[in-house]
Amino acid sequence: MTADQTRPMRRAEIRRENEKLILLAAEKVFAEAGYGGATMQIIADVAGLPKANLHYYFPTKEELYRRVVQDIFEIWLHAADSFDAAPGPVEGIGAYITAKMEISRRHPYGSKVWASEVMHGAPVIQDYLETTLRDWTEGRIAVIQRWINAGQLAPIDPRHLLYMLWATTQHYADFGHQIETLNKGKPLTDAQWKAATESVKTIILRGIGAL
Amino acid sequence: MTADQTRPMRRAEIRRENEKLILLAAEKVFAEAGYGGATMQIIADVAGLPKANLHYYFPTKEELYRRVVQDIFEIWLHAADSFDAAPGPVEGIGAYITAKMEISRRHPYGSKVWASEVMHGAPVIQDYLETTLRDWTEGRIAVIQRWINAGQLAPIDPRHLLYMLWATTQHYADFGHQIETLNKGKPLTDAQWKAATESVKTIILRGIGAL
DNA sequence: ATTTTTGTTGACCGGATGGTCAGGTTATGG
DNA sequence: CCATAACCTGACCATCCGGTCAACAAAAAT
Repeated sequence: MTADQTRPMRRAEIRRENEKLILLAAEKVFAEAGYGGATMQIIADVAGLPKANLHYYFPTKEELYRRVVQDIFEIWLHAADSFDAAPGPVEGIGAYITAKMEISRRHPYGSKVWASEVMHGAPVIQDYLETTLRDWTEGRIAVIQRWINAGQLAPIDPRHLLYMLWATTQHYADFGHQIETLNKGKPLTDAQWKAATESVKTIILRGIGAL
Repeated sequence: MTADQTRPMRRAEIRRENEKLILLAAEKVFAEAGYGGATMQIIADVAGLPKANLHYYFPTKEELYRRVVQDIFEIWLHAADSFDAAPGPVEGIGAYITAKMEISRRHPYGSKVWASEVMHGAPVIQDYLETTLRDWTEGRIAVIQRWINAGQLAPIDPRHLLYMLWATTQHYADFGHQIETLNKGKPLTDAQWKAATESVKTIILRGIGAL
């Protein structure tokens, strides 16, 4: 019976690992229970750590929540990379839909936390909405408007197109439970996710006269 | 100085009025704070009643919440009346979009409570999802499929069309705060709501080949 | 080897929250 | 007018939750 071979962890390593563990657990619990319904004790249990340890890394529940929301916002924004540097609307918007559907599938908890945050009046990321998101939105609107002016799109309102893109893609995460229930109680399969993405793409791209 | 002329209220009247008052306050508070974040005290304050009075009409917080969610579900379903008895997809789906956008505008709190309930796994209305909603959905899918077979619609997946209708319309309520922020911090005007409804209608109806 | 810094944790605390209850007031039926 | 039933509410209670802390363990620095 050999002794435990695990070498002592480095400090930085411990920090990184535990923070990751806590943030992952927090994302899940906040998504499933809401901010008010989530308790530090439950998050600690999910993370497999004593509650006091959570407060060592994140002083308060609010600060922990803030980190979770900020991390999600990053992912949210980075999905926009697909939008840029696209030759035309079919590629740009198509890629954006693909990226956002992928996020809905890979980060359903994050999407729900984000939705919850916004629904409750964005108490912690209001400033981001007014700065980063607003700038981002104006930028995309300009791109879409250029496509319209070039005759590549029907003369729709770019703003409402963006809302529709957000709504339809995030719906598959935020209302995933409802969709699963209507799918005989089973999660969507790979093929069904692909079909969903194609449906969204087809209807929207045709709807804006890009096809 | 004449005496107070208000005639004594009838019992039934009192009940109806107070329940309405409480349910309205509860809807608002649950929407803004979530189930866990809402407190009976705050709901009581908003309703303008002592907390103990709430417990007289609704024994527990959970039961009060249940009533709020059920009431919303009713409204949700009744919007479907627009769908039926329509000669074709343009009228049927068009009217449905109009009805749901109207609901998003008139009952933003209700929509948020509903979204929250589903996001948290539908703890109180799971049975409704599996029965009433499932039946309703199957019925509409059949109608849409008939339109497709008749060549009135492109061959899209009716299920994903429904999801898109729900997502896009409810987005204007659930993410109303975000939309308002992106609208220079001001609520949408009458004209903007009309434009939003038209945008959604145009893109979707063209997207499914109904125009 | 010793000290110092960083990480770990059970036990504890004050405040808030859902819910109760006893004693009141007001309508209604006889 | 009386009795009963429905309605109202301030005060109270048990529980739970976020957060603290003191004492300890492990790694790093000296």
